[in-house]
Amino acid sequence: MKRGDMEARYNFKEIEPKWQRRWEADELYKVAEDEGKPKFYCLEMFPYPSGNLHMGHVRNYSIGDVVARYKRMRGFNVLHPMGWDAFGLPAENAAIKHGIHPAEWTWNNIANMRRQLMAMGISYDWEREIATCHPNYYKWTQWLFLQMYKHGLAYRKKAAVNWCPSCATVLANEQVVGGACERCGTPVTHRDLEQWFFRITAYAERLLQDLKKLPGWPEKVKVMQENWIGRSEGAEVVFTVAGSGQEIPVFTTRPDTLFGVTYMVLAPEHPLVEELTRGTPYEGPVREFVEAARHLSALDRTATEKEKEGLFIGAYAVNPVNGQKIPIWIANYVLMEYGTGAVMGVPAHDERDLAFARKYGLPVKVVIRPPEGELDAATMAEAYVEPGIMVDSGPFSGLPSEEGKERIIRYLEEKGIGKRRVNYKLRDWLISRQRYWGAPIPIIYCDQCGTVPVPEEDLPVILPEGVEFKPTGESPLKDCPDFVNTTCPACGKPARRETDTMDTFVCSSWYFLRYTSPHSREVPFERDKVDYWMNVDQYIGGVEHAILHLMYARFFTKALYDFGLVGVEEPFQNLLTQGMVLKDGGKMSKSKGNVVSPEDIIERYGADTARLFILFAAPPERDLEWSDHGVEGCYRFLNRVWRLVYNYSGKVRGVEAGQGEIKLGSRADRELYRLIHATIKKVTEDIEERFNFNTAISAIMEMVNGFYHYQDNVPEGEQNLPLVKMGLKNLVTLLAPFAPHIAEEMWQGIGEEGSVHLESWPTYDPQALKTEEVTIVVQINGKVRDRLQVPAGLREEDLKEAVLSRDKIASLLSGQQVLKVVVVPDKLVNIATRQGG
RNA sequence: GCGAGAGUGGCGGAACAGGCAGACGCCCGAGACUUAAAAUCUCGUGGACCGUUUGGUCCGUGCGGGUUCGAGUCCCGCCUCUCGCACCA
Repeated sequence: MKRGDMEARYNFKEIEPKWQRRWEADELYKVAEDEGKPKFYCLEMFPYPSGNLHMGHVRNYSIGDVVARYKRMRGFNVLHPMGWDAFGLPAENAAIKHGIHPAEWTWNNIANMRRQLMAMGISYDWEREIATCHPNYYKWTQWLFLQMYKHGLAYRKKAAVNWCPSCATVLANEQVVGGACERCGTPVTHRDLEQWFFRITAYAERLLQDLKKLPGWPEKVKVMQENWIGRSEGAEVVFTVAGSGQEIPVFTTRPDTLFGVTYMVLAPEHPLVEELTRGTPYEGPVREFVEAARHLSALDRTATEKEKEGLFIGAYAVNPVNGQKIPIWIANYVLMEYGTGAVMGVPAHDERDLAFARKYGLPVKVVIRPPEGELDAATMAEAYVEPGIMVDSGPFSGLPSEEGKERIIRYLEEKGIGKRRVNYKLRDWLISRQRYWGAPIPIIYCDQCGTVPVPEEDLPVILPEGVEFKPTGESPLKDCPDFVNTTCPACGKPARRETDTMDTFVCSSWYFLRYTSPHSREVPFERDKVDYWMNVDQYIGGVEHAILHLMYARFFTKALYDFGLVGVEEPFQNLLTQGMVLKDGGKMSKSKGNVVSPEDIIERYGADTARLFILFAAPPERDLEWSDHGVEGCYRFLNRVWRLVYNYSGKVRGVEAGQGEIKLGSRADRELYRLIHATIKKVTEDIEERFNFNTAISAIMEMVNGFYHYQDNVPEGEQNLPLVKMGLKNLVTLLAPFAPHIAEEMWQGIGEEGSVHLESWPTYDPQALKTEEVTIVVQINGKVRDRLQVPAGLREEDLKEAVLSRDKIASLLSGQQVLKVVVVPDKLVNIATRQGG
């Protein structure tokens, strides 16, 4: 049974692979720079090649493909690439567990996932595919590291790393869950090692400020980054140790409370702690306290309401503004990494300080009083943290505290005992990983010359293949003499290579640039190409990367801008964070046994159905509840579209669908015509303005329903074939970004040439949307009481007249006094009444 | 605790600018086709009530107030859930 080229039955198993092959052979999605067209860079976060696509990927890439295909049809030159975030821990775990080499494991996974992605029919330019574990890629990751080093943005210092005593290995931050080892649950401790860092803190202010330049980002993500950067304004005040005069700078956001300081607290790790207690009776207990704090610090972080523990260390500090002597304590809640590692205690005006002071019987001194009322230091149960009037503060007494802040800062600067300071929570980015499966850090250590960067012409520093994976706690590269032993590029003497590899987030911080010239052997990316394509017009991915990946990529882009390598300061113009795919109200998980495999769905219903369902079930930003019945419904819908097109395919082949000059004889014709144009409008706006693919698809469903209505109710001889043809063309075109294979097949089925994906996106005729008649709702006191049909555009007075003259309304109004009549033309009339009159 | 978002039928979700609440889909029900079933098609489907039918009345968007001719939508006060941050001086 054939009609034209179309089979009676929708056979996705045949048509999907067929069109995928055709697209590839025709290089339909291959793209090059073209100054004649506006460009559009559409990017989805590239996946870690875990081995199999999951529903989150399907969602991510289906959303991206709608955008890419739509923009292409709108005449944009669209870059839509895909690649692999291919370095990382699971590859090594697989090596330890199954004895398979990480490289082999990774490349196998990539091959499988590429096959799965291709089966989804996503419109990628596969010639631009990249994998971060390929030497041609990580050569440039290393090169970029060297640029960072050259510009002083990469440096080495001693730092604590996460250490699992049971596995005897170093852990990445992502492997520490709730202060314990992800694999064995043993509490994680810290070890001090020499580590490489990127100086992201140098960009803290710009990373914060430039968030304002990103109106196309979700507010949520920007707020998360803002919190992460954690800017706070205040002052650094230099206290001195009583007697010795050693300086202890503290950071405070409340310089106005400086006269209320009654004690000082140092972080247990503060270098002065040992110095001040050495040889005193306090030495022993303090050391014990410090040891305990260090030990606990990993778990400490996650404890919700940790009791504040402190200890007096036997020394005193001098408050520089009033010369007062105050005791120095150490406490577990003071962090060495933030500020200066020392805090001034103002119990009257800080919640924590008050709790601490009350617990240890430290004095409380009020220096800010509320605009009305007094505070009693002895009895106050809550710290007064609001602004107020300064009291008991020497020359500053009587000032409003906000003004006092400024005045005290100026005073500190004049006297040289402090200065204005802005502080950030953001820390430098530790990029060293004591791991094998990553890009080697291109550094050589020479006994004579010290730390020497690998010369650029020697890149890449190849990751050697023959290594053993033992849980020694050090990079497996350490046991690979051929790798470690080298000669110093500066003096030629024997030297050792750095054996740590880079955090995988380094690799993913610049991959969007590489896509613009993925095969270049001379440079990481060609300047003219990167200038043509950047920045990414639409970036799409999970919100779990809201901070790390997105912040690092922004940092890289800014640094590369400063190095003169790129012309943009922000990588991603617009960001869409998609919600999770849930099942039974929760995450799909192996332990629950409710994982739905994309491959199974594609096998049973085809890629078009899978894509359609996942786009239809919820708007992209919201979480999506997976429903097998829902998938079934989408499959039914595609079959329904297929049958409609099939029924007409023989009749409309060869019929010209001249958009403008279609004769609309009957009312049914006019209704269908209107429906077609209303659908074009709705679908266009839903995609363009709001990414509401769910409502766009429901509009297409309504169009199909309307089409069936026409088919079933207009006698065959009276059906307007040019109109039908025009409608079917539009229907197929509108469906193309969502269900690309079936659209292509139907396009051919109605006798059209070429690929539907090369067609222009349809435009609607605003005239067509105007109806001749409109339904007016009549309300009395806000309740719907009647409806009437009137010609569209009826004037207010006429409409009012028409409504009030209706028998039904008149009878409803009898015995009522009309207070007011509100008329909304073409929509509604509301009559406000009162009993009686 | 702080910040962000969300609460609408049996379910997923619509309602874009304050104007017919529940589009579209699922589930469920009835009918058509069929020897039968599946598939498909058509119709119905928020709740309560009234009416012999056409139809009609009342209630209804987490809760309580308010503004308005009119509130899912705006304002005030609460409740619940999700996510993120959480001793940051």
